[in-house]
Amino acid sequence: MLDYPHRMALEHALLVSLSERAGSGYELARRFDKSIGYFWSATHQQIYRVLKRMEDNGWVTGRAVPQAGRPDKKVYSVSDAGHGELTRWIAEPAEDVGPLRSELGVKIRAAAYGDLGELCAEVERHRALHGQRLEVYRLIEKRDFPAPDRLTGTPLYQYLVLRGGVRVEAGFIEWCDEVLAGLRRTETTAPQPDSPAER
Amino acid sequence: MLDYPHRMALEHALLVSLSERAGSGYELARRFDKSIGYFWSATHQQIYRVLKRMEDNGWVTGRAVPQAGRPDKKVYSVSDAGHGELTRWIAEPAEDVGPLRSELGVKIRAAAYGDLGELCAEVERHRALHGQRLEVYRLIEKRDFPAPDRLTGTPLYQYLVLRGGVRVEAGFIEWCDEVLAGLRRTETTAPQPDSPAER
DNA sequence: GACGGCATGTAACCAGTTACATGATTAT
DNA sequence: ATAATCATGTAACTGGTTACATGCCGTC
Repeated sequence: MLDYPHRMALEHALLVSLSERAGSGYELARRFDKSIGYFWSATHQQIYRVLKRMEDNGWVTGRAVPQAGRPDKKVYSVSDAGHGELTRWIAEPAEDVGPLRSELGVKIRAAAYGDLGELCAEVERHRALHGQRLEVYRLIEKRDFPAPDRLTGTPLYQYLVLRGGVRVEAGFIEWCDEVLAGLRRTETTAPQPDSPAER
Repeated sequence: MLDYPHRMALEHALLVSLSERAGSGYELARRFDKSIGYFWSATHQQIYRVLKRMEDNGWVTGRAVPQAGRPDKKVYSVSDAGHGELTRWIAEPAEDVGPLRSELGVKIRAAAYGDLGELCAEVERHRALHGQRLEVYRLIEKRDFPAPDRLTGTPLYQYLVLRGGVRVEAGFIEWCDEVLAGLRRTETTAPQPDSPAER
């Protein structure tokens, strides 16, 4: 009954989160906004489903908590088996991060078949989007980790993961700028009509 | 029959690839090693399936090509409808790139529950892996795009996408180094026993 | 009275992966 | 012999998303 096909990081992300603090599915979904969420997230439906499976596996134990006014919540805690599973999992080699699957990248690649001006606007939109996210990350960085050189243990690990998020966002933005510079150079240099390859 | 639920970039990645050069499913799978593949890839099975759907939609037309010795191949070309679909698709806003789903990130976040030395080795392994990939990208960059400032049209777009791949890999490697520095600092500073939270 | 937050869930679906099968050719 | 490359496919499954349903509370 334990031939789990070793490709399940959401389970383990939840184990980490629950190890630090017990919580309900709903809370876990919200918690994913912070730290781990930059590297792994899920919808609440997915979390509920996985949580159930984990309970069946004996990795977590759920306990219904009645609440005044609000509906009951089911608070999950990590069991000894769950703690063991987490330790076992960290020791095994990590999957390489899969391909990016950036739709914007494909559209840039396809630029010859569309309007360059519109594409630039779209790149700018994404640049702004990620700029906002980066700002949030930087804010968290300053607020929660003012002296990163003195961090140890879990706060350090949280910080390092956050740094990953910062780097990803910053890198993406730089790339957007490079793309914009490239596209605009050709736009202004050669003001040809709409479609380069007119069918 | 055409209420396609607007979340299908693989189709369009294939349309781009086939617009440049007709090819079989097998060839497309191999082509994804270059350029687009850095931002969107798929297994051959997935490509065969999608190709069939695209043929049903009338976006591509397949034509069996008998070959001496080798089995027949089915070469696909983009139809007028496919070309139109591609143009339509570029004009609509692109999905934001989803969360990273990096297992390594989750493991770093979970470092408190495992062995720090082993984790460092694992981070180094990934660093080497991406270092290799980066080297390949840089080689392609130098070989195929020696004068990027003078590029226009599709080669420029190819180059810009490749630059994205380069940035992603370089950023990842820098992050690995930052993680290693952080983890090693605590390792040597405080040589405490295995489990911080022994439960 | 409508909306948003808290809290959980079901059902249907989709994209993608893995495993396997087939069958010929060429190279070791 | 055996393995690798070319070439296509079926079947089963998994992880994840979307849509929808329920119900109570507070507030605008």
